[in-house]
Amino acid sequence: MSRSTQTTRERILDAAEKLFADRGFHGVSVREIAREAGVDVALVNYHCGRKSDLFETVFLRRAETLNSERLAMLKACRDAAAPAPPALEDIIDAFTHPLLNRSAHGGPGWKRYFALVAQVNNSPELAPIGMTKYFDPLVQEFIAALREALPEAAEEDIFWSYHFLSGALTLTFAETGRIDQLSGGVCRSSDLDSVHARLVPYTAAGFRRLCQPR
Amino acid sequence: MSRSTQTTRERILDAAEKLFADRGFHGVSVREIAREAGVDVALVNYHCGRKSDLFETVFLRRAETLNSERLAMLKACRDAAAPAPPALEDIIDAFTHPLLNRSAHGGPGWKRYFALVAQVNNSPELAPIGMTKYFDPLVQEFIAALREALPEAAEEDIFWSYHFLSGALTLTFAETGRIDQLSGGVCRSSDLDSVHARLVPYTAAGFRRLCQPR
DNA sequence: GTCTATAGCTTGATAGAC
DNA sequence: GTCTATCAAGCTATAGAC
Repeated sequence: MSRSTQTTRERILDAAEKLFADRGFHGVSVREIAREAGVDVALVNYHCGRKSDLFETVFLRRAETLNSERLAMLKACRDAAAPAPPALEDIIDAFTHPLLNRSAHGGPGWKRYFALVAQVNNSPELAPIGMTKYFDPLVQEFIAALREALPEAAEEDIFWSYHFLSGALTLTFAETGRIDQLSGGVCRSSDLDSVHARLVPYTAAGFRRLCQPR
Repeated sequence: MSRSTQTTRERILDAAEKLFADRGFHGVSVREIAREAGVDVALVNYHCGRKSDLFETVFLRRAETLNSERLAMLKACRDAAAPAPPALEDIIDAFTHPLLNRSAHGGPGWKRYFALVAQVNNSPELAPIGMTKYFDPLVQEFIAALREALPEAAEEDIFWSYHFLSGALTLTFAETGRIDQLSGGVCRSSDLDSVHARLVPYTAAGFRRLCQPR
C-alpha cells in the first residue's frame, strides 16, 4: 500500500512501530512519532489515544495474523501425523517459520515489529504485559503438542527447553548486527533464512537431549 | 558492604543499575536515580558525569570481573584436556557458569546487572556499543575454543550456534517471570541453578547437531 | 563533596478554532 | 479530521555558595 493511500492512523502506527523498535517505549516521544509520520502532534492522540495505548496497539496489530498462521501450521502437522504424535521438528517449524518468514520477506514493517518483540520479551517491565497477553495462549498450544511429541519428558524440561527456544528466536529478531561484527561478515543478522535452517535442528536437538530418557 | 559505608558514587551506581535494569536507559531519569540513591541530583553529575557516561560505567563495572573469571575457567578446561581439544560441554560451562552463578548467588546487584545485559543484548540501539565493546573480545576466545572442540564445523555454523546460546542465556538473565506464568509455577525464573543444569546439555546438543558431519 | 537555584528544553496531553 | 496554541510537569546539566 502506497504512502499516500494509507490512513493517518496507519501512518502513525507505522512510524511508532519503527521508532519503538529502534529505541524502545521510553526512548521515543509522541512528537517524534508525529514527525516521522508527517502528521500533527495532536493527531496522534486523536487517532491512537495516549502513548501507552499506542504502544499496545502497535504490539497487538500484527500478533493476531501471526498467531492464527502459526496455529494453522501446527494443526496441519498434527493432522498429517495423526494418529501418531507430530514430529518435533515440525512443531518447532510451525512455531518459528511464520515469524522468521515474515521478518525476512514480509517487508520493513514486519521486520521492525519483530525487533520490537525481541525487546519486549527481554524487558522485566514490558514482558509480563505484552508477551503474556498476546502470545502465551498460543504458546500453551505448542507446549501441548511438544508434550505429545516427547511423551517421556518432565514438565520442567519442556518449559525450559521452550524458554531457550524463545530466547534464541527473539535475539535473532533483534538483528542488532552483533553476529555480523563478531563473525567478521561470515554471518549476517538479516539472513533469516539461514538462521531458520539452523534454528530448527539446533533447538530440536536440545529438546531431545533434555526431554528424552538418557 | 553496608549502605552507610558505601561511597556516594557507589550508591549512585547501584541505584542506576537497579533502575536501568528495570526500565532501560530511556525509562529512567537522573532525578530518579538520585532519589533512589538518597542523594542530591547534582551529585550524580559530579560523581558520574552525564547520563550516558553513568550508563556506560554501570555496564562496564562488573564486566571485567566476569570476563577474567570466564577466561580463567576456559584456560583451566583447555589445560586439563591438553593436548586434546577441550570438551564442548566444558567450554559452554566456562562461558555460562560464572554468569549464572553470580546472578543466582552474587546478590541483588549482580542479578540486576544481568537483567540489564539482557536488555542491551536485544537492543538495536545499545547492543552495537555495549556488547561489542565489553564482551566480544572474550567471545572470540570462546569461538576459538569451540573451533578446536568441533574441528569439522563450518564457521557459519559455529557463529550461529553461539548466537542461539547467547539468546537463550540472556533471556534467562532477564527474569521476566514469563516462564513462571506459562508453566503455572512449575518453573521459576529465579531458579538459575536449574537453568544452568539444562542450558549446558541443551546447547551442547544443538552445537553438535549443527557442527558435526551428518 | 554537598547543596540551592535555575537555565533552557522537551515531555504528554488537551482545549478550542476551523 | 486537522491544526494552533498552550499548560503544567518533568527533563538534563551546570553555575556558584558553602
